[in-house]
Amino acid sequence: MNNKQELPWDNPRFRNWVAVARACHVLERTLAVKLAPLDLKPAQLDVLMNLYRHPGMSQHDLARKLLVGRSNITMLLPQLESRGLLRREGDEKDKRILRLTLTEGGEALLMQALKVHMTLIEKAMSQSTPEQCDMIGEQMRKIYDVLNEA
Amino acid sequence: MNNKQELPWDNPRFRNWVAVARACHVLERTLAVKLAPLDLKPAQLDVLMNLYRHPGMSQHDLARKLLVGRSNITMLLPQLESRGLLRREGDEKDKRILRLTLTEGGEALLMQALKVHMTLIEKAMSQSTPEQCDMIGEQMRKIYDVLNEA
DNA sequence: ACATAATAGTTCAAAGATGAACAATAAACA
DNA sequence: TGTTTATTGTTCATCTTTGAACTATTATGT
Repeated sequence: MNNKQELPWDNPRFRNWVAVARACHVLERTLAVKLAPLDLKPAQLDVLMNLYRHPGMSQHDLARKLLVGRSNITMLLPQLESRGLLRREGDEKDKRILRLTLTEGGEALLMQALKVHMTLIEKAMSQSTPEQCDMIGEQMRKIYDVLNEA
Repeated sequence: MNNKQELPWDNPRFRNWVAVARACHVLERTLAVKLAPLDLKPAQLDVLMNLYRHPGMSQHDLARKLLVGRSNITMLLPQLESRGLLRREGDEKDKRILRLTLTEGGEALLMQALKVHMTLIEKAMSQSTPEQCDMIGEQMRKIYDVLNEA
């Protein structure tokens, strides 16, 4: 009658992507629960992880890495800074920029949180062979690139 | 010195899952932009999609399907109902339950939105072969099951 | 040098999501 | 039947996230 268009549920790409989204959602949610004892939320863990790998990052770059607005970072950081997990220091050359680094306490908490995160991911992906796992990562990186250049 | 534990970034499962999460995040965000002309958000599209496939669903069941709290549904529905996209009707037998169905307008808008969603997903997954795509979906469904039973 | 653009970070109001407490209804069971 | 327990949906306070407007600083172009 009306739907000349193929219904998405008959399309493998659609169905499979829905599965991806659902898996993501439930893992994120589970992670939040498991991180609660550390008084840390997934978004905060993302911050710590990125600062560990890229010390001296600016807030702007951090926002880009996390796919989030700059104002979000502004609201997120004071909580972590007041807990002594990270430092914000003005750049010498460019006085607009604040450079971010983890403190020792921040690193220590990160290591605990990573253990939790890692355990969860291991459990989730334990069903896949290493080859399947790598293939998934590869395809997902392609998706990220395709969507970002357009 | 301190980190006896294997750093997650060296672990394939970890790195690959991060890629999944990032791909999900960016696709969700892109979808929000593409749906804006229809004055529809991803969460609202999820509602319409589920009601299309499961007419007469209760709010409780909808919340479970969407992996969100019941109160979230309560806040979400009035916007859609007042736009004439769906109906809420009390169940005859169980007076606690409100049964949800799409209106014709709701279905029409859904079809437009699905076209947008479908196009985006096609673009994202165009890099994968059908076999790869199916395998990804299969693994993701396993992940969903593993995380939900525990 | 000077005017204009762009950039980094902040503030603020509005929208979303969450969970606990609650009212109404139904189910279980004594 | 009558009492207790579960379930459905709502309300409300709280926390996040977002985007637009703003300030301060640097880059660009003439």
